[in-house]
Amino acid sequence: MAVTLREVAARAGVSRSAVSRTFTDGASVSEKTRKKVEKAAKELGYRPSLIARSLATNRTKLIGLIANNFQNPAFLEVFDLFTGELQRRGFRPLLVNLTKESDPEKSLVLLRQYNVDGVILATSTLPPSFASAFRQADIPIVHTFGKSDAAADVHVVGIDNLRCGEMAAQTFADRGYKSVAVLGGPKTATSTQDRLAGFAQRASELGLEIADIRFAANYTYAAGREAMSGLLTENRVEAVFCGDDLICIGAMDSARGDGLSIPADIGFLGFNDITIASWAAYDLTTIRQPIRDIILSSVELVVAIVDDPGRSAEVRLFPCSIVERSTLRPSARG
Amino acid sequence: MAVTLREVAARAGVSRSAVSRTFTDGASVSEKTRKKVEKAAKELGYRPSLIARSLATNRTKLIGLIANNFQNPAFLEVFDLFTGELQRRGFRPLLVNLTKESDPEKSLVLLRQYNVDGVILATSTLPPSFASAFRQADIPIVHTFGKSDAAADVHVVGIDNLRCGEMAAQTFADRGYKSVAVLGGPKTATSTQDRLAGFAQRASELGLEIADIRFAANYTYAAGREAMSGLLTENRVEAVFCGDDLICIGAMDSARGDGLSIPADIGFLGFNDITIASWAAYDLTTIRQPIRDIILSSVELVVAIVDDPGRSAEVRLFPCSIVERSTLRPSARG
DNA sequence: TTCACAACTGCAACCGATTGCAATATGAGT
DNA sequence: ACTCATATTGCAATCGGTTGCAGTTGTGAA
Repeated sequence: MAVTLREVAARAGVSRSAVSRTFTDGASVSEKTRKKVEKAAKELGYRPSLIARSLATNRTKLIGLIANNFQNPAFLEVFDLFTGELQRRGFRPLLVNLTKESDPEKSLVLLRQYNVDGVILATSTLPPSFASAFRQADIPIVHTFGKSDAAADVHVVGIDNLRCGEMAAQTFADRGYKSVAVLGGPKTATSTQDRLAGFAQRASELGLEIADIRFAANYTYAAGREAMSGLLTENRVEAVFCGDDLICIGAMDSARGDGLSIPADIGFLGFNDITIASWAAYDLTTIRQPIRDIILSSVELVVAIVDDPGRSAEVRLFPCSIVERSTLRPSARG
Repeated sequence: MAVTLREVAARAGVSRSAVSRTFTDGASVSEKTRKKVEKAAKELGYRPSLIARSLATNRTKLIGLIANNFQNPAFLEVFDLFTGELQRRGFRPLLVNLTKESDPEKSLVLLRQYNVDGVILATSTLPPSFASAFRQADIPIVHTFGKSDAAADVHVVGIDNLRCGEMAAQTFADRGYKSVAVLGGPKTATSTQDRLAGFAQRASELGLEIADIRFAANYTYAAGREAMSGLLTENRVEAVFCGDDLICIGAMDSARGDGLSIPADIGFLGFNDITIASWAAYDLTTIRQPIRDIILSSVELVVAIVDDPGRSAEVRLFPCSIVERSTLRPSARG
């Protein structure tokens, strides 16, 4: 067994409280006893048990990290940033992999049992109601990549998908495209719906025709490829607005498989700007989500809520930007 | 605050022990009291606190998952499988992101403080000594993708990198290649060293010349691309054996950038068989690591060790296989 | 009916910390 | 040296469970 408070106290010749206090900052201990305790602790190799501390303080320093997208490379960066930033702030991520349909409620129960201090829900494919279930259970939650919803009253960090959709429409119009298709992510994802709405709205303002609308089953190459091949058999379009880079890359390969060249025969606009988008074989023009800002802000927010659970719901939206590469023809204006 | 044992006991009219026992299986409770307790628990929405239970039982059901590769998409699958399998078995992953050099010792301290039941070290770039530090601290560890080392006496699950190197050499020879280059992963990784050793050994037996040996700085596209461009300026080789698919893809793009066509001008053999390897733009011939088997076995092993810490170190090596695609010329024998 | 034995139950100590409170020590001011 | 305010300290209760032990209850066999 590990060394405990008791043993350190005994060796240092002080009470257990004294030991506890030297290990919690802000507590009142004289320099003299602190030194004694630190010496004893070092000799014994003592480290406070976070489990015991959690029980006593009702704080675990654990943040539940819920994700359901383990196919898209974009999520590697997400994980990297989340774990890195959380541990930098002295918290640990407890990862929950939401695969099956039945998992959502279970995850709530589980995270509650572990008494996590807060939860980050990192997905755009779950409804605001799921996040608000946590809020009702009085556990602080931030919905990253989520959709704000007045009724749900939940903290959201992400992008303004409506505006991004508009930006996409504008991008096509600027380059002289007249008729394009939309190849969105999963149909039920709020991000997909919002981008589509923004896109359609602006497209109609600009006189841009939407020749076809399809949805990939999930955020994968295969799904993108498949949806695109369906699209190609029924329509010839000038360009495609994809809901995700990975989907877009699948779509590009499908088009190339049909002998189409990019951007001469067909243009593509992606979403996210994942690393792969910059690879020579694709060199994808895409809309960049500032993932790093979003994640850092999410972590900062969740930590803040932990300290002040009463805070009213906040929505933090970051601006996206277009990354020019070579899958669309050049801008008429630029 | 959450509902506690006490309240359930009060409402059910039994002792706290009785409640505790109905929630721990294998304990002795009569059907009658169990029913009473379950009824009360349901009415109150009671869930046992895992924190408190951990403190009392000295078991947390937490498994530390240490990784240091958040760039390579191969790791998404690794995370997916690990988290999925762990939670299937009633454990939770506590993710540790090893970025800086200083982190290793810290991670030991941290995981110890959280009193994790076991640790999975999922990396090939850390030495056996790191894993054995955990063993010395009496915390069960499995080194996944690790190297077995008699001195370290640590459980290892992975592949036989020596044999894989040999397999690669044989593959080139079968296809009539006479002179190839090796473009390994990070030089200090044990996997890199072992594969290289196996490759060199078999190459010399087969009369296959190794024209050049390079190492990518890490498992990324950029590193592969950069290492390859250095190689190309100094040598013309018939084919390249890469230490990882992502590195290989970077290398291919570098070669294509030089106007070389694959496999006519230069051949490539990858390692891992990540999803991207099957994409049309690359269609990479590669050596497949049975990731799924490795992960499931790792989890099974770590759970087994938790129950029986005395077990002597075991090494589980899974066979690799070659996945034929189009980046090598066809086999002379095939 | 009686007895032995097994099944069940509750008591109370314990896991390893934190923390309010009262007691004591310290130090400044006079 | 004497107050009094302030800083330190230790006691003991507490967080929410588990579990060894002893006592109680119930069962079947004699």
